[in-house]
Amino acid sequence: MRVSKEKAAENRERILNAAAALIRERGILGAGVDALTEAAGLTHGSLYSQFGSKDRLAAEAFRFASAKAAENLQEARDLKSYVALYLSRAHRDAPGTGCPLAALGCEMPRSSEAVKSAFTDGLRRVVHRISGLIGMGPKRHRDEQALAVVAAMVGALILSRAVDDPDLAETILEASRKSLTVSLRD
Amino acid sequence: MRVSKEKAAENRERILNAAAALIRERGILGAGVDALTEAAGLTHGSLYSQFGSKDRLAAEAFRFASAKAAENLQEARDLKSYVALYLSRAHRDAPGTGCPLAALGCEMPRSSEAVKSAFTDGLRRVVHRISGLIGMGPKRHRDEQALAVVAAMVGALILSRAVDDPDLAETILEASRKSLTVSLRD
DNA sequence: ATTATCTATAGATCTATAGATAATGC
DNA sequence: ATTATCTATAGATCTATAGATAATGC
Repeated sequence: MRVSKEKAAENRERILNAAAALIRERGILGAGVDALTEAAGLTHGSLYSQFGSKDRLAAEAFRFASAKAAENLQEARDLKSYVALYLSRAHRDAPGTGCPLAALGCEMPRSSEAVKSAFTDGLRRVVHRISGLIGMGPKRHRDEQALAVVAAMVGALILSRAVDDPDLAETILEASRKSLTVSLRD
Repeated sequence: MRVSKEKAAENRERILNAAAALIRERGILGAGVDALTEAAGLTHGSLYSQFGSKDRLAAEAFRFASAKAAENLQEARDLKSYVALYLSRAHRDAPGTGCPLAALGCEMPRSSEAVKSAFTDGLRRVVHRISGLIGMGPKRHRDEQALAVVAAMVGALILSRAVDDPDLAETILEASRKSLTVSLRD
């Protein structure tokens, strides 16, 4: 059952889209080839004609997720509102559309070079964005501060998603929001 | 082939010990029943007689890992040296004996209640320790600060392990060490 | 003729259970 | 008699490949 070029391109996009959500929700290891393609309304064979392997899809899906997540945070005009958006309940409760660094960070040491490369590029992108929002001081210094800010935000989001006590989960977000906005006011 | 009570207890301890390292290195999903028991010199059947299920072993192994990791950081006498130890290259390069929060945080949303409960207890333990090292101010305020510090450290360790560029990995640790010791000097 | 997709299946690996084994501990 | 461990195996699931299918695009 061959399909038109346009339809094939659309199918590819649908797999990518579904995969970007699924790997963030279940992890790369936890998202099987069957689930990835079924979520796009295709059978698992189509993954191999479109991407060649699960790993190549995972790497592309990670980049796709990075781009989309960056878009979602574009509206932030200053560091404080960026942090507020990133460390919001809404972001925490929607890992499938949220920051892939927080969703998949722990899996990276066991991931392929292609996936790790996508991760590293994604991190650099976020650091660049935050660095621009810091505004003051020499670039080198801003980049370093930005790195620490990103690490703090990623850690807080991961912990807030991980604990089984909703009150504690809330306190984690709040404490990190406070800590970040206080330490960066100067 | 039955075995003495003492030998059985020792076998249990060996599985627990091996599992605590393996799940931190490969993730809970990535550490199979075969690998877990083989690392202890037994066949996979022994896991079921000792723990009943892989998940119950995982929860116990997580608690075991928390206790051991806390011991490794006991020598820190002040916040600065605690942060220096936690955000050291040695810690980053030894996930199998390091902080289980950083090794397994991203897996928690997909883990069982028993494992999440072990994780939450582990986090509370670290927060309590850090809070004690902060020293100044009312307990509530110190606990909040401690939560933010732990989140920042966990995030930095995860990111430093995740990126494919050793220089960037180094800069992440350094930037977060600086940021934490500066913001907590007052 | 080319090719995107599906179907069937290979081969590996996963968790778990049942029953045999053999030594302990009563 | 009890029980910790092993062996064999069930049944599910995993990634990947081969070959068939059928419509596109030349």
